[in-house]
Amino acid sequence: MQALSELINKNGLKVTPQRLAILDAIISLHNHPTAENICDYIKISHPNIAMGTVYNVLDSFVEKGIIEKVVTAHDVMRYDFVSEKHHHLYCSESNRIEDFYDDELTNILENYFNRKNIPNFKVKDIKLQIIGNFDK
Amino acid sequence: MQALSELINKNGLKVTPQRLAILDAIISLHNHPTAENICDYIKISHPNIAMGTVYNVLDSFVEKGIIEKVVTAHDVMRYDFVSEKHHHLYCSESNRIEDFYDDELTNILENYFNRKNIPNFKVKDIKLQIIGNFDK
DNA sequence: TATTAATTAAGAATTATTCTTATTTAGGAA
DNA sequence: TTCCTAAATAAGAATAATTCTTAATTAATA
Repeated sequence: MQALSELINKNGLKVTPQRLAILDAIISLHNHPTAENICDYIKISHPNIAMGTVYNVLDSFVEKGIIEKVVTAHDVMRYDFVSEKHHHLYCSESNRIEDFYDDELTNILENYFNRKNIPNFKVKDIKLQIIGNFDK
Repeated sequence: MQALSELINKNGLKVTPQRLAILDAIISLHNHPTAENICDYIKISHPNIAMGTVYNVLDSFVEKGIIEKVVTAHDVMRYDFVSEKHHHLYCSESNRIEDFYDDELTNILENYFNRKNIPNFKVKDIKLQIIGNFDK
């Protein structure tokens, strides 16, 4: 929690109980939660959190690069704590999204885009969506 | 248009003026349009097209693999005609999304995931989001 | 401790998408 | 060709995620 405070503070945001709880929720849930998942999770400790606050806080965290949006083919946004570089495994049969850490892959892509020059485009980030199925 | 009819028919869908117009719109616009972009575009020739129809038709095309959803960090879904394998350049400052065709990259990824075995996961498709800026 | 700008709660408003129902139509069968 | 039926569409109501508004609260600095 101390570390979370520092992270929030370091990014020029005031440390509030709501921000701490939301950041903690994203990390603890570690399943790329939706705003609603997060709200439900922290309602236990913060019974009168407002959805608007959750969205506000999420937006400010995204803007600071503390978390990032995980896009899906469904109509809900999901959120992920920004830690080591990784990609995502998307299950095509459920809403499950898992992290996929693979340094070799990250390096391959990094090298490729360092030497590749895309005309009229400056690359800032690469994200890989690996779509498939988890074994049952 | 003849080719579009065949494509629709080949996928077991009835050929209707709306379906033809929508498919033509996606191809002609070639900018990964939203349902609304498509609706606006075809309103000229089909003044009383319903948004519900656009969504229905898009869903059925996606299901048949004729088009695919292009996910974004915004809250609108965008659509893309399925042709050759390609990736997408996302502009972080605008809503522009461009196709990125690169056989070498496609091969690298294909090879990588053919030999890589991800525990408990069967890979079906790989999508790369290349985020950055277009030169001004 | 007082001040103030930033943050939050509450709930209304918006917007993309889905759903419902009645009407129309595509395409196969007679 | 005409008829028939399941499938497709139009219209608009309903839903759900997200944003906006406003007043009250609070974190952090002076």
